[in-house]
Amino acid sequence: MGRRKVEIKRIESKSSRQVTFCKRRNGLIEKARQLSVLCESSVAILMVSSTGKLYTSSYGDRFVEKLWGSNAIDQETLDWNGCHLFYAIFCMEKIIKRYEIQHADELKNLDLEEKFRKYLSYKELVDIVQCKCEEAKVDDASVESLNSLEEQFKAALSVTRARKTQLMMEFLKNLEEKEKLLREENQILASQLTKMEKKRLPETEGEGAMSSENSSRNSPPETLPLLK
Amino acid sequence: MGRRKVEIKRIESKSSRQVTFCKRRNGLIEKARQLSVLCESSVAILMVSSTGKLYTSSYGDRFVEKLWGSNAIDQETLDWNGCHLFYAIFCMEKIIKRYEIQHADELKNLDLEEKFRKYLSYKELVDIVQCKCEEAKVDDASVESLNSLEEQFKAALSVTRARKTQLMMEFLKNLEEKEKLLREENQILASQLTKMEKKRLPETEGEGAMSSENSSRNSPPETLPLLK
DNA sequence: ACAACTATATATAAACG
DNA sequence: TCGTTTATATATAGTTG
Repeated sequence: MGRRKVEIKRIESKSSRQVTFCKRRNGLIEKARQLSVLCESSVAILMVSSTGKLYTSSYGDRFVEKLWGSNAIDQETLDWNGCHLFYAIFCMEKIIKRYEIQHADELKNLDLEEKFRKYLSYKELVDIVQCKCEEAKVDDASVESLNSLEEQFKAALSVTRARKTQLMMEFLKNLEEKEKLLREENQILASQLTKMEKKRLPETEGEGAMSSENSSRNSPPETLPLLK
Repeated sequence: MGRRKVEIKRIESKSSRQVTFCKRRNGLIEKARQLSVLCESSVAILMVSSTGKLYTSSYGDRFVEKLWGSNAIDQETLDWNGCHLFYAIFCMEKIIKRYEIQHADELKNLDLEEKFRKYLSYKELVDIVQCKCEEAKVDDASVESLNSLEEQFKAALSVTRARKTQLMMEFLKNLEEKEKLLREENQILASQLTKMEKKRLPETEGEGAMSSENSSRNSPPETLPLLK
């Protein structure tokens, strides 16, 4: 794809490695965009260069919305997809984790609240709590330091609480929405059954009577506990 | 890059869209691998196709290790990178979130505890920290209370977590059970509709044809997203 | 649906400014 | 260290089996 064919192995020269990274990175991002647009799909890319810079791009996630529930997938595939999702998160987290470690110094300087909100782990939070406790202890546990400790906690954690609550609400809202949809489907199905029965009744006698009896025993929405 | 130049816009034909997705997806993954090897960098890709399948690949994160602390980067860049990291996580989360929503049915079958561990940990911790801060204050900041603060944290956390998890599990189990019942009702209704249609079809001609068209437009369970 | 095959469009390595 | 150019390698659209 250039003047020469290049072997796919580490480029030794630092400068040309950086040049190549820049070119190919742009190429990759453009390809991702095209894939997203052409095929109506979502694509996200995370890159960490050898100089430790992070690059990301993300395209097309709005399209996934339209496809809600549009596909039937067999159980095996679904199970695999479920596992794969966690694997994906695991991979992303791994890269992000390394980035965090590599850039620990800088990330420390960022707004603490921002950290709490976004992704500070439980363990990190405990460390901070302990550290703050140590500080307070050294201070000979003055009331002042404890007061400020509490304030700090509250400030940082109220943000966290808001976000957590939000996440839980979203999660539950999903379940409830699904329930509503099922309910609506039930009603549509039930009314269709009723309509068909009405049309059917005057047409046949012996056989018809039986089948109408059948369905009236099973189908009326009134007999279904959850439709009320 | 093929026999014809293609405009970068949604491919209308579903089949050729899928074919293109498959080809370009493989191309993108290969490009990512090459970038990772050539430039000693980490690359992760997340894709969700228009049929809702998730594809991921991740290369080269072992290389980042070698570079630990090897680069000095000016403060401005670091700040930007820090923000960018959060943005990246946000993007990934967005795609993952949509995937979770789209595949809510399947994901529900996955380990619920795993989910709750993620969803609940922050809020639990918040409650405990605030509670403990209150206690310490009331205790008039004795050194003893500070010493035991950590232990109390741990004990209270495990109790709270267990209880919260239990409550949430019960609540969700309820919702899930209700959903299952609704689903079963839907299936019964759908099968009754199908049965009635079958019996109905051979009986009439002009009117029958129309009504069958009508019902096939409205009634088949296949068109109802949540029945699958 | 899936693979193999070209003809052609694109990406990019090296050169240059 | 950049952007631009150009020769060439690669990716892939359409086709075929």
